[in-house]
Amino acid sequence: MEKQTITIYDVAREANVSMATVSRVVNGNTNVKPATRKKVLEVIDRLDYRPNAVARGLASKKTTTVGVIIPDMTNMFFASLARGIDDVAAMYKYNIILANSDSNGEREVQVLNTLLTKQVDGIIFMGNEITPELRDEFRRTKTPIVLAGSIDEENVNPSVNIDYVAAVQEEVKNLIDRGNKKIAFVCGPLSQAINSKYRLKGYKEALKSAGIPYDEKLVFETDNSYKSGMLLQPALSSMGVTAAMVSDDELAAGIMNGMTDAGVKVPSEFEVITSNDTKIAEIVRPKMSSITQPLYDIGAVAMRLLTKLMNNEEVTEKNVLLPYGLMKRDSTK
Amino acid sequence: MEKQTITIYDVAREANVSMATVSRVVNGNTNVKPATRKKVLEVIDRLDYRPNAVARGLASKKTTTVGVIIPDMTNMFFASLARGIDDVAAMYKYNIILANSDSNGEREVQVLNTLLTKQVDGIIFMGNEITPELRDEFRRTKTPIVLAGSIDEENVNPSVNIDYVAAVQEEVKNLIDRGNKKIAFVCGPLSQAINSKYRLKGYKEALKSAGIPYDEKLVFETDNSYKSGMLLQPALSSMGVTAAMVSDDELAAGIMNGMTDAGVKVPSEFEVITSNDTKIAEIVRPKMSSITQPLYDIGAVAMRLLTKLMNNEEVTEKNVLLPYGLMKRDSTK
DNA sequence: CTGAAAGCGCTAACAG
DNA sequence: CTGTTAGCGCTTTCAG
Repeated sequence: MEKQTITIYDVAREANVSMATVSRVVNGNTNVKPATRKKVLEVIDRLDYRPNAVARGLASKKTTTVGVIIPDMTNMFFASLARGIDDVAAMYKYNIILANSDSNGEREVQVLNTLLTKQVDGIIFMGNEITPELRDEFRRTKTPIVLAGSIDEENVNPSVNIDYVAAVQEEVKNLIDRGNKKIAFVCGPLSQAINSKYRLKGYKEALKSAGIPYDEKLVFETDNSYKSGMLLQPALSSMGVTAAMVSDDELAAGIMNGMTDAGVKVPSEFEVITSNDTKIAEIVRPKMSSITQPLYDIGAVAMRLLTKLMNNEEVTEKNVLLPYGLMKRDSTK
Repeated sequence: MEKQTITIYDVAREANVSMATVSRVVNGNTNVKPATRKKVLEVIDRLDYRPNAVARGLASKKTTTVGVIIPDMTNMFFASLARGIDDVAAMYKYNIILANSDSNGEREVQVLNTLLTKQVDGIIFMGNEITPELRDEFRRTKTPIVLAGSIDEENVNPSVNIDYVAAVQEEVKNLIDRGNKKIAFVCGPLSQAINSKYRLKGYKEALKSAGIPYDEKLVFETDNSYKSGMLLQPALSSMGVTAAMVSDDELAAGIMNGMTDAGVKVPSEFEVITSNDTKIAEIVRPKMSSITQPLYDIGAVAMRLLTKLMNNEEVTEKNVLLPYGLMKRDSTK
């Protein structure tokens, strides 16, 4: 009644060879006489033998699975990266264990540890922030870890990103060049380096170059949700801003819809630029202008990088910056 | 230089007990004297011992990981289900191996097999269609499989869904009651049972009850993409339809934007109802009326069901239908 | 309550 | 080119 697992031993017996030989043909080792290989293959087929990856993992110390820590797979931005990760992983015969962390530091540490316990060959981390505790854990393990679309201030781990500072700076400069004097900067938690140390920096530099004084009151810190964006309209309007640089597409969509609902015309009275160029930017009306990021590629390149690390290959470029772009749509003049 | 893995054996030696005892305390077995437990726990802590899940999996034949096959994690509908799956999985100490299939039958079979190879304890399948080959594979394995938000015409596997027929029927009836005579039915491939055997059936039944003859020309088969929706406007307009029942949110958003761009007023001249109530329905303007599905819950319940199956618990309801709703927004009168 | 011992199914030297 | 032999790190009877 029990699952009658057939093992490498059964195949060996039926084929009159040793386990080692079966193992060799299963693993594509070339040192097997064609005739023997054929015979073994036949038996494998006849018995419908399937290697047990767990046993293999124990013996070889390789599981061909990588862990992927993601804040929320329901967030288009991260989902897009993850898709790139999975595709490249599949290409290299890896599977991914996907774990949502909700950007919760404790949960991230916990997830990391269970991933390590499961002996993943490598890990890709996506997150808005790397807590000191998490960084400690990163340092403790020998398992390669690469960051995808995520900032580590201390830059110890390999990573794949775009140049957030330059991208924001460029967009804000354009806003200024079109005559905007009061430009809001709306972003997620400033506790996250990507917002405070990168995007905000780009914003400030653009202002500085244009000789516009930085006004803290034009910085709106919120969470990256649609609803928060919707609720921001009164605050934005009361400050008299004529444009906003926003760190997240859902947030930006909320802001835009909130303004529109309040009778503010986009883009003639209010311009908005978003940052991630997910599907949402194109679906809303007016379509949103955005920094374009090669989302899929960020994930794909990160996974590719990880394969090299897992393979102990030489890696020349540890912190990859992929090119970004600026997509002009209908939410800007 | 090598990773100095410390094993259960090291702990046993340091604590002056046997491996068996260490194993017991690690696994929370109650038959251990408190003093012994304490001593072992101390050593575990001091040595920073972490059980190797692979070895454990080999010995116990349980991996505490489940496989999740998903068409595309970048699709909000499936991503939402998957989120529910992962949360419940985490609750029960499982991890998920997530694999994208692109709804490709061959790929699905292949993925299923590598999942089985990895000895997952169970599988959740999401897909628009179950090919005969895939169904064969399902039948061959003893590993429990449950379908989430996915139709199997032959109903052999446990599943969690909503009543698509009734939901569509109800929405179309409302459309008819508001005076619409020519109602388009727009969906993904009719080769998929969920479209042809369920949704379309609901559409037909609603027409029938109202005494409206079924017109094949009002059925538009496409893929579930935003772009396809955008391109449908001329065809829709030329047929003189005043409303559409759509099977997917991105598709519906495309249709709505396409109509709007062509100068057709929604909802006064054209009503549209979508089916999945993802974030997109709320973000577009006008907001789309939709069948509401408890997306997260479908995944969550499916995973919960799977835990029971993996545990050999009695399952009374094999094919679960969760309640759906109708959300009136601004794309309908 | 605890220990000894036998595997789980496979890989990886090492011989030959 | 192929077989032998150890394990990989842990769980699980079976005794005691």
